[in-house]
Amino acid sequence: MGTTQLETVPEPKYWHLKTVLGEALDSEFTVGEILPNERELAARFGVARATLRQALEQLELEGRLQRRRGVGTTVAPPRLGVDVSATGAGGPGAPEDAWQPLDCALVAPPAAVARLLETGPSEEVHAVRRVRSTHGQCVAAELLYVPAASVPDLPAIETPSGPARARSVLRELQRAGVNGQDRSVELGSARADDAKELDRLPGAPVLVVTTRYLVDGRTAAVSLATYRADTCRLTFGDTGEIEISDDPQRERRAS
Amino acid sequence: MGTTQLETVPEPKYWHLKTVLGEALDSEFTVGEILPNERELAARFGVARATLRQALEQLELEGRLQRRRGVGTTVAPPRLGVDVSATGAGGPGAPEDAWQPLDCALVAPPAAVARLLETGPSEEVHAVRRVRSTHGQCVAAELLYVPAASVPDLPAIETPSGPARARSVLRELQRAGVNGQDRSVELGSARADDAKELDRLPGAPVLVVTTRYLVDGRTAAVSLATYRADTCRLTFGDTGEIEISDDPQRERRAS
DNA sequence: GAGTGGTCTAGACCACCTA
DNA sequence: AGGTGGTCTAGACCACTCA
Repeated sequence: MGTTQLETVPEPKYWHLKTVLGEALDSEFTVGEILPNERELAARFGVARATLRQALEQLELEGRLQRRRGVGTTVAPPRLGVDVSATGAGGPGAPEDAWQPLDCALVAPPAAVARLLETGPSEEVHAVRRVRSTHGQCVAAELLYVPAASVPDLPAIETPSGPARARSVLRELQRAGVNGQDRSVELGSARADDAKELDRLPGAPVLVVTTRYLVDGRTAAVSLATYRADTCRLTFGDTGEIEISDDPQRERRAS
Repeated sequence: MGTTQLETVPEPKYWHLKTVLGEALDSEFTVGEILPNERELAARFGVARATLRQALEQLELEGRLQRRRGVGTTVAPPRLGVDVSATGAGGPGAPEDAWQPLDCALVAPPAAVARLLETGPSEEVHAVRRVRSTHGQCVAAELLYVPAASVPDLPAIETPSGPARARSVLRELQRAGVNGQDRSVELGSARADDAKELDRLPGAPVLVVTTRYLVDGRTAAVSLATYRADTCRLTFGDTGEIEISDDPQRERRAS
């Protein structure tokens, strides 16, 4: 036992920092409050800025902080519970929670999607772009891939693209009689276009929800929806909305 | 339009690197193959090691790489589809996919769990620790919180802890007649103890599945299961198992 | 002991936002 | 224009694995 440290593994600095900062957030800060800037925090804790940033990154990943370039770092509100259960392709959705179709195009789907659709390697399909908003905030961007065979009655060429076309495709898919679906969730990083919709930088962590829409057991469409991982909690149950009833009005630091 | 760069935003180096490396992985590497070490890769691309690491980090987050200290960086296999739908507290589970109880203790649950359980602030509950293995690999670590009130017939003090005690609690919970559940999924980072079970470093990205087990509409237990985000894809549908049928035996570099 | 990835430093410059 | 977070560098040392 001479040279070996006895059972005390030296914790990385950034990990310890994260713990300390996390506790400070609980006790000394309120939601929305602005933290001191990174250079000052680093100096205050006696570490390099890169180390401090590593701790902040983790806290942001856990949804406890929100950082915006040119603005600052703020304390994040608790994650939004977003229902991802049975709301279908054009699901009803509460007034404050809705999908908004943006566009439509004919594209060759990515390989992973083509495999699920069981279409040929370079067969073009309709790609409907939608975004989902909850409580006035954009939380998800989606690409819905619909093979032409799934919407046989779609008018040929009314308008080649745009929201109207997107709505047509959705309507026809609905009419086809979707009667089943299965989903999977995995971690990903936002592509440039998704990042833009979600108001994040490219590469931001996202939860990718892949949905197969079934018509009589056959895959009629596939959707790739990317949810902001920092601000969202995906709920699946029927009574999923477990909101923490905090007093809505909290002290905010006067500026 | 004099000083502004005309529509060409300079892509960050690490982002471009990630793209290049990603394409190389698709075309020039096979699953399990070892990449050159970080210092050499950085030199080869003419960037600092930190920048190269930023690209590798992203690829690891997306499940395309696997890095292990002291060993090296390897090409990761496609993510495992792990079913997270209706397998109950002591669910049946396929032979190759099972939960294994490890331990049991009486603890005061974290605040978030206490809120879901609707127990008092410092009321102690049973905490059962389990790990889940699929295809011989540990993919998840779970803490199941069971209030004493939910398992009234639990023998008082047979053994205070250990796997046997854990199994008793699970059996009694099952007997209580769980008839509902709801789940939520969010991004988190592995705590030290979870990281150990999952063979990852603390702070590794995980998908946290929170499950409420219901008995006649009342919350009887709450489970926090952390799945390795790098290697797992959580599936929810009924026919969720969409496996890419690769040849199971692949060439691995001889050492 | 040699080689790997993980942590950390002290700087620099850039892109973005607000005023 | 000044301040913020985001990117990048060139080094150093540490913890771990394996032969």
